[in-house]
Amino acid sequence: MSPKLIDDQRLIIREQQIIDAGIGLIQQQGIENLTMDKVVAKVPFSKGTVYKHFLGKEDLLLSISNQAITILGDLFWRASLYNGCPRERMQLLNMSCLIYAILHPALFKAVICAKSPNIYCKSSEQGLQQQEQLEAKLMGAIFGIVEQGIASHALTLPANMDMQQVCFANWSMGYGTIALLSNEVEQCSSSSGLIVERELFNQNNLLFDGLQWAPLTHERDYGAALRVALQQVFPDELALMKTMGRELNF
Amino acid sequence: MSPKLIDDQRLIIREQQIIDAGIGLIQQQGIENLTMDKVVAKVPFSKGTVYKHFLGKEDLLLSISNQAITILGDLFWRASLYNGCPRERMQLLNMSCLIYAILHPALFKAVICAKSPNIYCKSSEQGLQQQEQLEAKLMGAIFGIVEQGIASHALTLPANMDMQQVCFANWSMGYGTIALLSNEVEQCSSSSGLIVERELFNQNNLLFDGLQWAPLTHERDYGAALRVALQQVFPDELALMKTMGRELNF
DNA sequence: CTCGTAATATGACGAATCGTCACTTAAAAT
DNA sequence: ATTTTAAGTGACGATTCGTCATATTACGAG
Repeated sequence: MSPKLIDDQRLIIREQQIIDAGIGLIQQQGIENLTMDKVVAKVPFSKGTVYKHFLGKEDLLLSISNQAITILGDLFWRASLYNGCPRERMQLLNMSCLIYAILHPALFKAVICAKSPNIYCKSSEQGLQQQEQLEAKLMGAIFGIVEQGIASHALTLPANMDMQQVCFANWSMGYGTIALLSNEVEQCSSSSGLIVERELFNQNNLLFDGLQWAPLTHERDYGAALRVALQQVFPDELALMKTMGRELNF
Repeated sequence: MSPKLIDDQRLIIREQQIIDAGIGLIQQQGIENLTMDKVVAKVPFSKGTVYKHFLGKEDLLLSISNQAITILGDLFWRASLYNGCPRERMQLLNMSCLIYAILHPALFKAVICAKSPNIYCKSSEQGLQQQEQLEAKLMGAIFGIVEQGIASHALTLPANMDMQQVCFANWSMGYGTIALLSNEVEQCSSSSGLIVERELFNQNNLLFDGLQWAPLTHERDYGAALRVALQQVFPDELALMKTMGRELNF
């Protein structure tokens, strides 16, 4: 009266296997060519089992996006621990987002895809909640830096803005920049004349100057500081990018 | 030796009919439920004819997005003609983008969707080129305001940024804000505590202050100025929003 | 050790959607 | 009237999806 029991551990491992298979496929063939049949073929389970875990292609893609956000969270975390002034750390954090987009274009595209109604309308409530939580965690890293900025009196909150709003301002600016230029993120030079890392760097400075976040741009060589920080916190990632023939020019 | 000739005019009209049918469908049933069969059923042409115009669902969606951008361009244009100082005009323009997202949520979502690889990877080169052109036109309205700001000495370009970069900074900030909060654009209050029009307004001010775009935020009541401008340039749109129970609180 | 049972897994199948192509239609030329 | 050929049609095969009847497996009871 107690048949095969599947412990949660196994379920989680299996779910991860399916997600990994999906990631492999989108890296090889692009998100637009992802099909459930291909995923099933790549995994030692049947279709029914896969559909036990995910509502469908869209739901799987959301889980892939969530996985991607998790990895991004690690980069954010590392950036937030850097031993520089808060404003530098924030700039490093924003740049880490771009590094991620360059190193894992398919995963980053998955994150952007998951923001489109096509995907989130067909996803499980659970996946969407997880997405919210993971994004909250990303925001957490940003939050911490802002907090330290305020604590150290380098930053004062503007009237009628709270910390969440400041964090969101930073996040949405970076998101907009990278998302709009994501077509060109992998190349170094772009048709539009815009260079994503340069625009990101500049817009960071504009936003932070708008916030009166000390030291201001004209008081400090943030370009040099950021190069040092990058080299210290993300040496492997930069090396990997270099083997791809891609360097950050800002 | 010259059978039925179809003049270009007819082709354009028909293409528009198909796009309109698509728009009707996404407004009724959401983008995620758009199918070519439904479009064909709504239109007095056969499937073959529809496929003469569009490579497929994705290509059609890109055309819908392009149509949406065209309409948005008109709002931008109207905003850019407002009789206020350049910085006010720019704020009005950015807010017009949000008005559009509120009044035409399906169309706005189509624009965001068209940025996702799922769509643009399956679209015609022609459609993508048109998208680029239309976006350039949007940028044109922004460009004009920046130009006037510089001409009137209210704004000075920062070192190592040209006008295109400043325009892009403005655009990407607005895009990021609205895209990230687009889930909640239709409601007045949001689960996250962030109010899209308020964040947009604040971030505008931060960016412009960062640019030292005079008059600075603390020198002028931009909230009041924007309310006046909105009432003058977009009275019908505001009234329509009011009937939807949606007002702008910033 | 064997059997019964119920949780789990399977993959064949029907449904939905896609996109094409062999055929029909009709306008212009002869 | 007949031919010619661009344009249009919609039935059809192909793909992908997601489900469900059936098979399998693990474990406890006998």
